[in-house]
Formats: sequence, C-alpha cells, structure tokens
Amino acid sequence: MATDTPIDEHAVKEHDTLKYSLLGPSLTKSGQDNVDQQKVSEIIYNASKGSKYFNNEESRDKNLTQKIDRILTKKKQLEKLDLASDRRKADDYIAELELTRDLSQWIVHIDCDAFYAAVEELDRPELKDVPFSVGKGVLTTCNYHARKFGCRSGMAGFVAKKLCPQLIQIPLDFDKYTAKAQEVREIIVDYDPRFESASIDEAYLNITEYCQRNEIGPEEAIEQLRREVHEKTKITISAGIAANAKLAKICSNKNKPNGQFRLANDRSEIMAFMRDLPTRKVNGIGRVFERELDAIGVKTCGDIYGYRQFLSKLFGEKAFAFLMSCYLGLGRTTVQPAEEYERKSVGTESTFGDMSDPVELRDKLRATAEELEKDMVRTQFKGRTLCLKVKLHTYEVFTRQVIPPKAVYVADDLYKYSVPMLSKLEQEFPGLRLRLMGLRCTHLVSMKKPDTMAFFGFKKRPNESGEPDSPSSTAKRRADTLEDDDGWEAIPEELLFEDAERQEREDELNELESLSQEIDKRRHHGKEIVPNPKKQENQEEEEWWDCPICSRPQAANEKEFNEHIDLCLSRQTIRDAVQETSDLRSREPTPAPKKVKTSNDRSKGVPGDPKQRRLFFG
DNA sequence: GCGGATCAC
DNA sequence: TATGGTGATCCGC
Repeated sequence: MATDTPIDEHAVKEHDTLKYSLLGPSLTKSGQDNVDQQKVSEIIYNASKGSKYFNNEESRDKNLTQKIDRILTKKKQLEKLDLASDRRKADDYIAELELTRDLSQWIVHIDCDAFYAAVEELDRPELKDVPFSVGKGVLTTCNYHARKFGCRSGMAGFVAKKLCPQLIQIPLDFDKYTAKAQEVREIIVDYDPRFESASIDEAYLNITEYCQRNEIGPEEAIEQLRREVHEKTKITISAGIAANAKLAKICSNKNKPNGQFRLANDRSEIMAFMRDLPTRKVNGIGRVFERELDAIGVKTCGDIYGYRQFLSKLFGEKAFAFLMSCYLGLGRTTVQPAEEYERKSVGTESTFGDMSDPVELRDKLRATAEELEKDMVRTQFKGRTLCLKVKLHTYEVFTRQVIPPKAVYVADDLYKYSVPMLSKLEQEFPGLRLRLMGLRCTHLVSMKKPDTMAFFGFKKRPNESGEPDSPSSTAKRRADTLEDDDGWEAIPEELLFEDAERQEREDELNELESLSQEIDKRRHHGKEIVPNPKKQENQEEEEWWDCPICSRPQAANEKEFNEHIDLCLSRQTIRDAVQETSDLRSREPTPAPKKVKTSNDRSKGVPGDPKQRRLFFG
C-alpha cells in the first residue's frame, strides 16, 4: 500500500471492502492458504475496473457501507440505554437452548473434493498436472493447481486467465457428474440408508447406528467409508464428524482435501472450538453478515456472547436465535432423505447479450415460459403465483409477481400472465434493456395424485388382493407411483358445490380466462392500448375505455387503465372462486401435506429431487 | 403479500 | 471479447 500519498481514509476503506467483495464468495474455501490474497485482489480489481459489473458491485458496496453505518449508529444509541433486560432475555434463551443440546448422535458431513474437476481428471489424466477449470464463461470449479494461482469458483473466465494465463477451461458435462455422484451414493447408503443429499457432491449421514451395529468407532468408520469410496470410484472425499450437522459441516472443511476431522461430542470441547471460529466459517454467514458482525466487534463465534444484549435489536429475532446457536455450537441432529423436504418453487432463468427490443424481449419471455413448462411437468407442479425476474444491463435485479386466476404450468399461460409484468417494467424503465430473464412458480400445487388424494381422505378402491390399504403400503407406493391411474372413488358429494353453483363458477372461470386473453391482446397487440407510449397520441379520440372485467368506464389513460385492470384481475373474491372451481374440477386440491419445517437453521440448502438438483460451484 | 437482499452450492 | 442458475429465507413495508 502506498503510504506516501494522502488518501481520504473513508475512500480507502470503501476501496478495501469492495476489493474484498470482488474476491468472491468462496474465499474461505480450501486451497487458498498459500495464495497471496493481496496480489490476487489487485489483479481482479484491475481486470474488473470500469465494467458494468464492477460499477454495480461498487454501488452495492456503498449501500452496504451505509447500512453498516446505520447499524453502528443504532448500537451507539442502544449503549446509552439500560439493556439489562435484553441481556437477561438472552441468558434465558441460552439456558433454554442448552437444554436442547443432544450429544448422543454422530453426524457426518462428507464433501467430494473439487468434484467436477476430479471427475474430469478421471477421463483425461493429462489434466492432473496442469491448472484447469470446469465451466467457461464463469468457473464452476477448478482443480487445486488452478487454486494456487487464486482461481476459484464463481470467477469470470477472463479474470481467471489473468491470474493464470495457462489455465485450461473445459466445458461442463453435467450428466457425467450425476452418474459419478450416484456411484458415491451407492456406497454411503450402506453407512446410513437415510443419508441426506445436500447437493450433488455433499451429503449428511447419521452413523450412530452403523457404529453400534458394527462395534466400530466413528473415525474408524469414516476412514473406512472414505477408503471404500476412493477404491470404488477413484474420488477423494473430505469428512467432518461431530454431534450435529452444523458442526460436521464446519469440520469437513478442516482437513480438505482428502482428509477428515472429528470434533468430540463434548460440551466444553465444542464451546472451545466455537470460541475461536471466524463467523464466516458458519454455514449461513456470508460476506455481508460477516462485515456487519465485524463492524460491531464480533469476529469469532465466541465474540457473539459479549454482544448478546444488542443482537436481536440490531439484526432481528431470527438472526439473534441463529447467532446464539452458533455461540453454543448447536445444530440439527436429524438427517433425512432430501426427497422428504417440501419443494417451494420451480423456476428457470438465463443470461443473454443485452436486449431491449420489445419484440425480442417477448420472444425471450415466450422461450423462458416454455423452459419453465418443461420443469413444471418434470416436477409435477402447478404454481398459484408467477414471478418474473429481470436483470438490467446494469446488473440491477428486479422481480414482479402476479397471482393468475388459476394455478398455471402450461407455457401459454405462463407467458400470458407474465407479459403484462414485462410491459409494466417497460413503462417503469423506458428503454428497458435486459441481460437476464427468469420465471418462477411459487405456492405450488402438486399434480402427483396418489399422495395428495390420500391426504384429503379419498380412499383408493380395494386393491386386487382385496386387503385394505395400510398406511405403510400407501407410503411405500408413494415413492414410485407417478402414473396417472384413475382408480379413485368419486369425490364425496358434500365436498362439491351444488351443481348450479358449480356451473356458475365454471362459467365465471371460462369467462375470466377469455377476458384475460382479450386484455392481453388489447394491451399488447391491439390498437386501442399499446405498450409503446409514443403511439398513444394517434388514438386519443376516445375519452373512456370500458373495463372488460367490471364494465365500468375508465379514463383513457393507458397507465391508469392497466392499473385498474390489474386491480380487477387480482380481486381476492374472483381469485378464490376460480381457484376452488379449477381445483375441484381437476380433482387436485393439494397443498401436499406439510412434511418438514426447516428449523432456525440458516443454511439454505436446496432439498428436492437429487436427480434434478443443479450444482455449479464445487 | 410483495419486492429486495442475502446465502448456499 | 467481458461476471451463472436454482432454490430458500428473512426483512421492511
């Protein structure tokens, strides 16, 4: 650092935080110990400087600095007050948490080392001794040779090339990684049949029972597991063994690659372990929260205790509870198959060259809708809410959502109901120019029949053997029956609308659907109402437009008219009536039975069908 | 409930 | 030449 030039101290600080941020989210990952971070940071900074990406990062960094200033101001105010009751509240909570401590399980987290790179090396042994990355535009992962140069996942390819000019970049082959991951799973299932896939290359196991049954210690068992995986798949894995999932996850990073670490199931050892652990090592504390905590003086999990009286007021109740569990080294001791988690959304998004032509944007939206339909069919869901995501050419991200009159999954519907959101954005940001577009369905309605029907109490006809369905046989069937059988009894009469009423509601549904189409046509392809404000002047003869929904005349102002229509469309009463009708009509009521609640675990893993899980950064 | 922000992988 | 995709959660309004 130049010390002879006088620089505004504040500017230097911002400079540094930005550089730190530009280093990327995987800074704490392994393989970086011998890297000169200062030099790497300088190269990344210079390679990025002036780009739109850089400008956006700079802007985000400034916002965060302001947010931190507000946090510090608030902390100063709090310090003037009597926080005895807050401290007592925290102490009571700690005592309460302590009662939940469970040291009776051996939980293991395993993590394949540089997984994608390792799989590629098996196919192409010549890669073993040279630095290479998987993924071209952006690195999804890279081998340990490349990491020595400062290359890491999430980094732009051209930046990585600056750090390591001889870097070889090879394309992704997701099917290959999935197949290899399956080989690994076939081995670990012997150690815990209910193991939990956390991603394509990570899993949690509870080996308590395995160790008891085989009269083997946890460390020995995991050494054996790792050896077996290596022998049979040629993949090396790292593992952490501890009393709960949070600790196991931290431990698996301790002796990476190809190593393991055990933290004893002992309260004081766990407390000592956490005391010196940097906050960033905990799953759920990222770059932002790390900076916020650092600003108030919390650098390690042990530091949390001394600030317990401030935390809930500064960061909220959830963060308070989470931080307390970090200080104590507590975490979940349950491990369960990923399929038993409830999926909450299905979505797709893609990046492209800057695009601002309204017709092109609509084509892109249509293509996105078609992609989403595929995923909705594959996962067997409809969505009650549809969410449009855009990223401007400046990298700013915006989302907009609507509640269509019925649960949707067909591309035509996805498109139909998302186009108005796009049009609105075009009004909001004249000359809208995008680099990314995405669609996502939430508030999912399952299209899988057996389970949902059982949940609502509809009985299956007696099966062929004549014996009634036991709960266990129902559960057993659930896993693999997706086919559309029609063996359900008629829906009990009392659950249906009266015929006349049902007919009426169906009519309402049909009418509303055709109305929506009409609205869409008139808004975006018709002559009376055009999204392009420039064309508006020519069609100002009419003073009023009739709302196609409520029939009431509205001022002939495009913006207000659209807003009125949105209001009409989203009227709760219509929505509910239509939703109920369409649900009953298709005999798929759903909300699938709530399966698992995610506790105060701040980790954001992606449960769901492991086969479909996409993982990019190993 | 909506939209922005953060996080994991 | 020029910085990802999928999914989850939390917060402020």
